[in-house]
Amino acid sequence: MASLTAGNRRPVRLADIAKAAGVSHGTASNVFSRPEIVREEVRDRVRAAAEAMGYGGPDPKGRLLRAGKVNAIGVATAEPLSYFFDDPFARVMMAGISQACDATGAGISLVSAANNEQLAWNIQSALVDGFIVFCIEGGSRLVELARERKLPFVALDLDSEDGSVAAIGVDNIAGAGMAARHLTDLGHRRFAVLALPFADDRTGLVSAEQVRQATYAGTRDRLTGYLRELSRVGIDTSKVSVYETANDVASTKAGLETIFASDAPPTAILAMSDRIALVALEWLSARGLNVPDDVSVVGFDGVPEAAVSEPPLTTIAQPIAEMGRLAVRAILESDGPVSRQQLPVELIVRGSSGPPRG
Amino acid sequence: MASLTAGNRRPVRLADIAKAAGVSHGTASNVFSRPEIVREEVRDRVRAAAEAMGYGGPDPKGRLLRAGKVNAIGVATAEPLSYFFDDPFARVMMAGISQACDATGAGISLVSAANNEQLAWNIQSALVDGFIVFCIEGGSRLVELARERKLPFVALDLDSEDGSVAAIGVDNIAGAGMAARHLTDLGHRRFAVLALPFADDRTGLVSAEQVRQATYAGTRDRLTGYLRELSRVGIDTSKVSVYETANDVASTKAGLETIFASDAPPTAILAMSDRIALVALEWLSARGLNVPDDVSVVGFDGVPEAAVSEPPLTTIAQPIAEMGRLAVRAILESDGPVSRQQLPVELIVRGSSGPPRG
DNA sequence: CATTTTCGTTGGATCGATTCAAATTTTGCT
DNA sequence: AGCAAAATTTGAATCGATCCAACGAAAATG
Repeated sequence: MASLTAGNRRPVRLADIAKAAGVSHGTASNVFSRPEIVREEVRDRVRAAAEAMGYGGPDPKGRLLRAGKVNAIGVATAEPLSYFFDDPFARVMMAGISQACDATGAGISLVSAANNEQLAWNIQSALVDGFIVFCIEGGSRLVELARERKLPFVALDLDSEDGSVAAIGVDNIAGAGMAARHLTDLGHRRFAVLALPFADDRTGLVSAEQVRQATYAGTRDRLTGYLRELSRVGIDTSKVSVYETANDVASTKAGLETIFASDAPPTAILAMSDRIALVALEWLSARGLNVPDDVSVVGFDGVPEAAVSEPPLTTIAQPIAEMGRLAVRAILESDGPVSRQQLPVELIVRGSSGPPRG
Repeated sequence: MASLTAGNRRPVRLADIAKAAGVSHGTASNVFSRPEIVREEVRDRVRAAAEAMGYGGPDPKGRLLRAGKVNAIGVATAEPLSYFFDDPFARVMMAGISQACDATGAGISLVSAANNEQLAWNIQSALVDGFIVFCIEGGSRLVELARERKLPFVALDLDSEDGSVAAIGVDNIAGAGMAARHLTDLGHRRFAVLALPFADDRTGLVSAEQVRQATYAGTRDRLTGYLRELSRVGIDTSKVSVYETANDVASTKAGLETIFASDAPPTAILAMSDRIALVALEWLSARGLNVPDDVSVVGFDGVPEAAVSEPPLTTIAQPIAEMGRLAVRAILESDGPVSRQQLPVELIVRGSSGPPRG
């Protein structure tokens, strides 16, 4: 049978049933939005007319224009839509966002697009009261687009130096420092870093110059945190390999190959995301290296998967869900000054880190 | 700093900048929607005015009303919003939906609500071109609400006998039959069933009478499929315990306790969802029972987690993502007859099933 | 019975854009 | 210059509701 929603077309508006019921459109509107102020007899007549004509209730499109508020927040990313359901970090974040939205009755609109033009259009035409912007790759462009909409928006996990952007994030330098400190305390002296992207579309060992020109301040800050802590115990940080990955399996494995091709391989790996760290765990195990006896690994993020890996991953946990909740609140109550917030991170020690051999 | 989106208020409309630039609103509109038909000089003038007045581009609220199409589909469920990001089945489904939406540039609006009133309102006021309804608990109410909107909608995983509802699902009877058949072929003769809900807010062993009065036809069909196949090999199905769970950890464990309290415990468990099956695996292992030597377990759904459990789970895989994709297409091309579709299921044999001991 | 109140209803204004036929200006050609 | 064709611009109509001041009728009050 056909989609059964369509008699033919549906040009049946509130005005139509008002006419059919012999009342003004004002009254007809009241029947639906404030039935208590309409006389019962009239109310029933209008409802009967609506029923008879197959009226589906006041069209939100019309209401919206008058009301002004959509009661939904947009969550935007430059990744494909499925990112929200696949990526562990995104999922925890979305859970936090969901919770805050549920509490206030707001809806969630997922906004994304593969190509840039589509993305621009989608952001420009999203029916939302504000945006939460997921800043992964292409973050700055997203922020730019969101800002153009002149709607409240909050950037998540972005450490742009642009102070005019409201952002919720963590202290990457301090967090990375905690990770490095944990490993130096255990006695490690030979390190390698598996980094998130410093710039778009590039992977491989990075030079100091490339770090200086990083597009992604968050990545740079984490590296700063690592290296600062390492130099405190006298390690020559110029000898620490920093391999830039795309936060995916392939580039991470390539990085590990590179790093372990050295004749003085590291005893400890600092991974800038749990995702990278988990790939490393797998790669090391396949390679026959024991974690943590041969190599220690410390991640960053604190996604749930990190707790159940083999071995469980030591990591710097961000309050991911809380960040999501805060972002929603910042948008819905976007009257007061929201500005940038930094939430605390926490070192969670699990099985993937231990003293170096010997 | 303040939310920086608000100079004060934003009463700056297209008409305002039209006036400022000294053109009609028709022309001003064209500058944004079809810039190529406006003379360059005028175009620049209007754009300059927009820039100067802090105009954020044509408000989609206004455009929407005129255009009629929202270009977004709503995904509705009676669970809290976080369900979409937590539940493995939902996540795979959403991945399929995402993919189809990405391909067509449509957005996704998540619609849900804890309490029923809020849910009704949210559905009535959702700005979408159609609904995909996740029919878990409270499915019939959801379908009812969606239907009242008179928008195209598709029910997922619903086996209501109501033929007037467009639905996409699988042949539950046949699928369950395959699961049972697999186990009887292996030689099993003592079974227990861990069922999904037959009705709301109830768990425990179910009677034939309760099955007959089931609210959820899908659950009933799966049970029918199981039992029919079992009786084919001469098993007295009246002796098979059927424990109704809430598809969560607590009720599943309670069911297992009950089932294994018997003096003739089953050698095989038919679980109506992978989620239930995975809990069973864990419980059995904690109880010191070996899977599959002591007890075989077969799930239903084919979620990714089932492939990596210990042991990997034998299950009846539904084409979950494909169902999501089809649902989106059914809504976006809701001209032709969509009606109900049944997709094939597949038995995937993994480590959780084997011949009974002895 | 005259006068307030109260209750329900009406219809115009408004939300912010897009569309399109008609009016106007430019351009192209002879 | 004169005129047709092409390119731009205009302004009214429309999308589908909600809001609200004003109004008429019924009920309460003096």
